[in-house]
Amino acid sequence: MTGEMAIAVHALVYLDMHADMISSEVLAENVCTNPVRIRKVMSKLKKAGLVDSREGIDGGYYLRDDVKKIRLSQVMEAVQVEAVTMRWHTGNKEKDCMISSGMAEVMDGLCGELNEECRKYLSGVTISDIEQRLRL
Amino acid sequence: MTGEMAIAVHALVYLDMHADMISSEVLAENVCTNPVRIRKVMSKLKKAGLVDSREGIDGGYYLRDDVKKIRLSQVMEAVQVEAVTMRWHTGNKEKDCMISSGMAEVMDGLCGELNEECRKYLSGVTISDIEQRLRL
DNA sequence: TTATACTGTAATAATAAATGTTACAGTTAG
DNA sequence: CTAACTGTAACATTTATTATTACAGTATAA
Repeated sequence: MTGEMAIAVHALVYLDMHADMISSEVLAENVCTNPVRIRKVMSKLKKAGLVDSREGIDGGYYLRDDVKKIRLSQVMEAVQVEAVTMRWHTGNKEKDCMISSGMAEVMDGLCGELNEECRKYLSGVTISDIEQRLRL
Repeated sequence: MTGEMAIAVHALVYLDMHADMISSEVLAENVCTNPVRIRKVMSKLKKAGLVDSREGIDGGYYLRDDVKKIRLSQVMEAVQVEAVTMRWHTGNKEKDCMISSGMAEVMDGLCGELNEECRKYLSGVTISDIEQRLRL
């Protein structure tokens, strides 16, 4: 799971707990990264309809939806991040060996199934659940 | 999920489908990587009791357990790989802000829960299930 | 109408993680 | 005692992720 997911969740919690318009610079300071990265993530959240933004002076980001309704599975989808990835594959499709030629696809399929399990689990966790966990 | 998991599964399937002693060089050729990496992974599988090895001439690796009994959750544990990882953290523990100081731990906790979901799922998949998938 | 403080995004640099290579000590069979 | 292995450490290379720089576009207010 890439850092963009963590940034998205962090930013959504921050926006909910502050209510006014928040700039990428303020978010970057709290998240501990640079404003450009924040803007890239927020841009995806905006495209997914979870937040809105205003350009220009006193601009920034603000929540669109009630945070209780935002599920982490939606956030994952918005930032286009997969929980389980396989960036390296074994074997070789061209080889005349059932194992070597087929293993990559089988492992990719398995990762897909794991991702679906994660998606299901994350659909049961909302941003306000995360806020609750922060308070404990 | 790192490539070591894929190598481990690939090698276990290969060993099961060949029955005799297999060298790291032969495995590396089929997996498409180098023998040293294979040996590192096999060494972990050996420590976990899933395979055994013989050094010296005509040495190599062979299965210890019936492949039908080997569950992918065991393989994961043997190679010490987690399905879901978070290598980058948002916020800063030292900050005087509940969100910034607590988010890293909350996200780590969430990853732990996702890993547990994956572990449960993988405990329902054996090496011989993977062989079955290869045949289709 | 112009200066200022933002977002949006592309291009590039730096860093971190994963994979590959080289080297060599230890083991076993013949 | 030689050949063909495993086991492991040290180091090099590659790839993925994160950070920086730069600048066009936009809203606000003086």
